Amino acid sequence: MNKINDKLRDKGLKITPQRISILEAIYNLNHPTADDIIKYIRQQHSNIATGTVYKVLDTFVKNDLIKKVITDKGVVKYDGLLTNHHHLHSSKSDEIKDYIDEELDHILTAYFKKKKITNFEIEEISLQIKGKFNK
Amino acid sequence: MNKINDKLRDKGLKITPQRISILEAIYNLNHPTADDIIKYIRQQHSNIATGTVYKVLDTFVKNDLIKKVITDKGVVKYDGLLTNHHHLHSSKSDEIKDYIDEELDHILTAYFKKKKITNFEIEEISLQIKGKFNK
DNA sequence: TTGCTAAAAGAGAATAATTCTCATTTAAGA
DNA sequence: TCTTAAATGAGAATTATTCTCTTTTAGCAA
Repeated sequence: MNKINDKLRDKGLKITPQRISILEAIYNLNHPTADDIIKYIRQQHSNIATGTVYKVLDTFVKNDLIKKVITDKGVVKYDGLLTNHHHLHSSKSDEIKDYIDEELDHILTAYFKKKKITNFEIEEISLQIKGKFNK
Repeated sequence: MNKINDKLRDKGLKITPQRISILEAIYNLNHPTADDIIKYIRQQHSNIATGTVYKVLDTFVKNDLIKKVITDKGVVKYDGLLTNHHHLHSSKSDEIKDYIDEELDHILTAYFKKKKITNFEIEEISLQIKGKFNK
């Protein structure tokens, strides 16, 4: 029933109000920064220490509950989408958008299955597509 | 004859000892950070203000003399290689390595020529290949 | 249900990277 | 050579993040 609690429990993490709030914030916000999360929680619920937020985010990333994304401009954001995907990066701002493309993933996987890179073992390939969003 | 001076002149930039030192540092070092550049210049030549280095790097990036690269870990580095290329990112450290692959570039260009992304205009595509370097 | 304990959270100081401010110096062209 | 806009220097300010150390609490065990 309670999905967030289950996710924490499944990873063997203690269920605390702070962890619940942070995970909720990530699901409710769109690619938030640590600061976005702090502001959101302080406004919605109660206070939370900045150190706690950073530490919890780190724990979540290590436990594969969320992904850390660095924008083209170097801003650190967090992403609750766990399935394999890429990102569209705005060349003007820090805005990013998820980009899911299975066909492309197949092409890339096939390509790198053939083409080995000497002295390098590939773990993950991600495309950074930089450009302009047309609103 | 004097290549560095010519590059600055070609871009309409004033030729200063600081700019020459910084461009030299980027060519001599391998994907240096701003701090690597500062240390290198202070040791090789004379003093330089940190603010100057950051400002000059910015000017160089804007004038397409160098590229700014952000590692998988979020560290900002500078790259003197201007031809189209990707980067191999170490999953353990901040190390990155240039990855040039024209065949791949053709595949990607062809793919995105067909496949348009709605409400987004692609300016640049770069692959971030994360993994382990085998020394 | 209560008590114990390791883990988590809080407050705020410390650090790292970068930017800003403003006074001084200098490159480049008239 | 002179002039002036642009560049540099020094260090303060800012931002994002980490660290330290004390207090609180989740979760388990009796």
